[in-house]
Amino acid sequence: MIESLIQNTAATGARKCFDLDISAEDFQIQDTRKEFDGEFTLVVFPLVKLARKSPTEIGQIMGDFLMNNLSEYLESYHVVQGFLNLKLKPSFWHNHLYNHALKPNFGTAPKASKGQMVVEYSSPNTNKPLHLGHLRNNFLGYSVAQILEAHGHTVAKVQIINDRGIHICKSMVAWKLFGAGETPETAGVKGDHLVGRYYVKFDQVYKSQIAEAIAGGSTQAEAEADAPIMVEARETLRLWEEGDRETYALWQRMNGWVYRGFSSTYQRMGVDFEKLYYESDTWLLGKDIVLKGLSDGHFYRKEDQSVWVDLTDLGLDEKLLLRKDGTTVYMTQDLGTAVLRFQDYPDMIGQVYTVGNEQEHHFKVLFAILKKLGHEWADNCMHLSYGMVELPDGKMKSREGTVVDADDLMEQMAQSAGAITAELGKVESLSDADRKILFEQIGMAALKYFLLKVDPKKSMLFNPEESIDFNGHTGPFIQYTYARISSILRQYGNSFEPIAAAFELNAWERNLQQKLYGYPATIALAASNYNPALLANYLFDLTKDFNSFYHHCSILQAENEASTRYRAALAKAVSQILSGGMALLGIELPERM
RNA sequence: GGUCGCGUAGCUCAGAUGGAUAGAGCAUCUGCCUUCUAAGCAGACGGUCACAGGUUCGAGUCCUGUCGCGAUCACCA
Repeated sequence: MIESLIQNTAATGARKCFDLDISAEDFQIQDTRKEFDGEFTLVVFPLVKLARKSPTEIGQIMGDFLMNNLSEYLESYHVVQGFLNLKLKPSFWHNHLYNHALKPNFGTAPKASKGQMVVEYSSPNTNKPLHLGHLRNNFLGYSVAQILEAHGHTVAKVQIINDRGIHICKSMVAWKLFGAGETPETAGVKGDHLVGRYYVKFDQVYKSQIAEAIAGGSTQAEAEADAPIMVEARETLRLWEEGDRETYALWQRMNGWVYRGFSSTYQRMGVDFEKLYYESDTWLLGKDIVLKGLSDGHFYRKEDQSVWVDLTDLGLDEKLLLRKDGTTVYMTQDLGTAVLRFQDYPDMIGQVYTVGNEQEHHFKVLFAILKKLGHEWADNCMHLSYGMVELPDGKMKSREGTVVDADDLMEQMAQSAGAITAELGKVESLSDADRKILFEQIGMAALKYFLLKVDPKKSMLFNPEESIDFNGHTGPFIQYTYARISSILRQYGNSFEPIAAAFELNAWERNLQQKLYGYPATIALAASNYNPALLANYLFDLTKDFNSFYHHCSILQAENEASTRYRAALAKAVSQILSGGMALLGIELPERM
């Protein structure tokens, strides 16, 4: 790393020139701003007070020292106020390009060098299809898993499917009452959508029964509790928990429809899972853990026999773990699945839970309890918390019908991609099949990039019209640039091997080199912050820089053969980073578009 | 009420570890297709970084307070 070399030399310089003992890390190196000459900048302000000299004077002295001691790398330096701008020799950049940036795995850490992580994402309920919020969840979770892997972790992608509980019973009841034996095949709809319809139907009937009862003199609470359809749903849940054959069979049948529907949605999203957990298998697991924790003295029992954990010493409150009748709650189940994952992945050093930010408190408590129980990996557990996706006219609410369905949206994106592409008249030469693939790639890129470019923790606005815009800061812009580079490389083939002739690098070439240099650091940063948006924004910047370069430094107009090859090599390196980086976001790049 | 998060251009968003004149995209306006893809490039316009204090060579960034928005503080999942 050239930065640490500069830092170390600067520390030596401070000692020799000013008799100051400053550690290398205290010297700040940053990228030189575009308007100045150079690639790296050493900030010398911190020395001003200690050395009692002017910033410019110190800059000169340090600049001279660095030039003398790093003559192999440095071409020149310029002092601007307290900033020492360093310009590196073309040979440094040549070396970086050919020996690092062009290597296939540039930017990624060696495989399995950092330990096993488990990344949970998606984790839907089985009573309705996936919506826009799930898209953000899935893209985030998938991307973080990819980024962690690139950073050297072994990663298992998992999800827990909430396949039991009152919600699915509601769909079951409505189907029994109003479905007349309808199946996805007879209805001609995806299974998850069909089950979702009955969930909506349940809610409609439930509401009208409540209204009716209130009109008949009941209170709101009575009406809600006594609505016949709700009574039946609760009875269905009771039967399910008892293991009633008929109820269980219907539950399996309807969940089966949903899973087939989900599976095609996931496939189109481009996400996958190593292992699926089902709540119906795991919801009782936590109980033993809690009882063990109770006998070990981590928890306590109240008079009514309910079991609690006291986390007031951590600034959290007391939390119920087992009801007085011994049944489990949400927290108990999550404890169970967390420990189960550890059994499934014994080398696990941590888990990532991709769950909305409304559950931040829940996960704080969960991790605190796991820690209390002595699980070391609890320290490496991370709630990948993300904000709501809001619509221009407010939040999505399933009951008010303002949800954006995932399947519909993906289809709409592909359609728009086709329409816009056709308008541009770009792909007349492609076959229908290739065109279909291309539109899908472009539409999905637009959607994924739109959802990933925003900092996960922030709530974001989804504007259906803007998301279909393929101009500007979008996925298709990056795809377009990649396709353009591919076209260049088709012409220049592999003629980018270096020629040992020295030539000056122009400002655009240096700028691009500097950007390439930052790629590994970007992946590392994105991995340690669990934040694909950092990578997304980097890739966009790189794309812009390349386009600028493309227009100003045409390969055709290069001064000599060495320069031509060098530029082709730069293009090659950019294309590798774009395809590698976008793959970490789950976005495909077409060779032509 | 307690806790956590957010507040940056008309709109959507970047601004890690405090650094140079706060950056992009969209929208509006001006130029550029005879050279490797114009889904592009170059430029103009647009800012009291919610507000007020503080810390220091330097604050959008750190600290304190105020205001606004959101989430959470369930024997729901």
